Amino acid sequence: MPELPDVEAFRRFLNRTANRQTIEKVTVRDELILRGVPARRFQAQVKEKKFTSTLRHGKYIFVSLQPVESRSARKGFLVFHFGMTGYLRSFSGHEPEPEYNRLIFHLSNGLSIAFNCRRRLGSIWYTEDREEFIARRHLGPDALRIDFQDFLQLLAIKKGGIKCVLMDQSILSGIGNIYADEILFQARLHPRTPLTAMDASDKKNLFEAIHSVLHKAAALNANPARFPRMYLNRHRHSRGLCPRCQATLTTIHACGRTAYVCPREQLLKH
DNA sequence: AGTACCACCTGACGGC
DNA sequence: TGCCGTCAGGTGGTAC
Repeated sequence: MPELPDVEAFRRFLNRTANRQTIEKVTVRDELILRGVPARRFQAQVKEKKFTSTLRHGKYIFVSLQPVESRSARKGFLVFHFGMTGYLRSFSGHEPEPEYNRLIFHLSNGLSIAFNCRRRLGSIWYTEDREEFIARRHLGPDALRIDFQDFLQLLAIKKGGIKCVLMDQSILSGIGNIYADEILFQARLHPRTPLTAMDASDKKNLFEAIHSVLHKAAALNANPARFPRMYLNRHRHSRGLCPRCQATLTTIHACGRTAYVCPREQLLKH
């Protein structure tokens, strides 16, 4: 699930439920999510700190943490990455808990925030230097915060197939397989189109598709049921039809992932 | 440099 | 019913 629009929805969810709250206790059900950091150390790093603001960079969320009591405690950031199956839920402790809650933050308002991750590919970190974290993970600029001129500069240093470029988090941060397909469909570009074959209007269309698709999906809380009928996503399954021309969608492999394309409108340029 | 492939993980689904 | 292969919206490393 979690690409940029989904992660943006999680960020807003955190703002609604956890803003200004203090982390009173952290339950670590699955230490694997902490990627080598012992549960004790992680708990010590975040306990008795207050959620202040949130910032999303690509598919990552950074939550600012402020120490509440101790003068010696440091400011820092909780970092969430959701892998393929991660999401956040709040609960108050009375209802039965869902399966696969890997980590639970117990807050001062009585709510608990669970990091649920069936496939355990998601991660949670604590860092005191957000920019260093972003640099160390080689994350490019956020896909929704880049302007057209900078976007053209990024494309200028690459040569490969466009879908690979869109999904490369070190170039542009936030786009995964599903939204790459949607963006390329809206821009009427074949996933394997080499950057060298794209003219100025292709690049303009692509930039506009990135913005319109990601903005729209985020505004709809990344809920595909609410996506426009003209979106590929609603038809992205075997035997699905192109919502514009009704051709049967085909699948190809590009950049190691399955891509859905309209065989009539997304033609390969060389 | 660009792409494919595997590993990390777990579960769903279809075929036999 | 049960077993098996395949696939799934994440990333990172390696190998052509």
